Amino acid sequence: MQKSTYKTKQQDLLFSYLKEMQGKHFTAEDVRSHFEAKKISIGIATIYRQLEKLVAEGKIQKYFIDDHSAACFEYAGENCNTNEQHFHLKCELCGRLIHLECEELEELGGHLKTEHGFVINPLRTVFYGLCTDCAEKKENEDE
Amino acid sequence: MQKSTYKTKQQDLLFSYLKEMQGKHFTAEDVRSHFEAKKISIGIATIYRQLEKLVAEGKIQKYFIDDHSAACFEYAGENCNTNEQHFHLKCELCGRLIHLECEELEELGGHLKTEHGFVINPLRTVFYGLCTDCAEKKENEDE
DNA sequence: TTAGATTTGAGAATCATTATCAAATTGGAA
DNA sequence: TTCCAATTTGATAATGATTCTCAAATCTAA
Repeated sequence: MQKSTYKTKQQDLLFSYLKEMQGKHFTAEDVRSHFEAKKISIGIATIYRQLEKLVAEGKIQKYFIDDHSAACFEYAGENCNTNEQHFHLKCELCGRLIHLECEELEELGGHLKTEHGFVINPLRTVFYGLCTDCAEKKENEDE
Repeated sequence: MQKSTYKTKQQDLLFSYLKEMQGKHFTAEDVRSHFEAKKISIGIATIYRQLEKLVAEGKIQKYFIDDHSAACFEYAGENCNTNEQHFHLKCELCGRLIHLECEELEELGGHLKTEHGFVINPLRTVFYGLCTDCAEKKENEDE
């Protein structure tokens, strides 16, 4: 796999956006309209391409929050060690993203590997469900 | 919400397909081509409509396995307790989908709930990684 | 059989994303 | 600096799953 050596201003612009949005999620369209508002023109194809590249490099993560709507991306930050396997919980109701580092969760990887021969990729895997608050709300609703 | 009282042959056909495919995944397109092969014509709009209706009624389940590709549906069977949650493992290389029913995996739900207040939705959650075969292949490649 | 409600289906519309490919940009070499 | 080959860009077309539209077909009860 050839590593890219060319740096373009579009890539710099995108990275500045990432830093600005650190910890928040955004769509490709969010990126486009952000630069449109600043009268900076970046082709949507470039945005998708660069976002996918960053995903492949593990620098940003991609989530699907709503079933068939746009993908969400998120920049966790530079000092976020991707080798430190943490998992992501995504609340299906409020959209909150929870980073989870937990031994028991890490054991999950070991179990899947030894018992099922499956090597899990925590970067890609997102646990969907309800966060504490939303689960509570829902319980109250159901009463 | 008005309950449907009209029964059509399309609905019967779809149900017979469900029984045939019990425990397996299929897409709307799978349904269409199945009937096309049998020279039975059902409009794709009808297939989507009826599948969504069945999902709403809780009779079948809908999964999003690949990021933006077709939704997968699954009929667990009439006497299948939908509380018996199984998880899905998706191989990122060969695309194989593995159904996993495993106590330890079910414990995961309990752990997330009690320790992290998170109620996982196994319908939505897919574990990404490498299946046994692909993990082996990759190891050999990396040597 | 009739009527009124519901379902069907062909085809158009939607919409996020990807593919195409000529033009622009990049960075190293001359 | 200039030249060139490799790479990236971006306008636009294509894709593909799904939904919408609405007239025609079908259904159920009376």
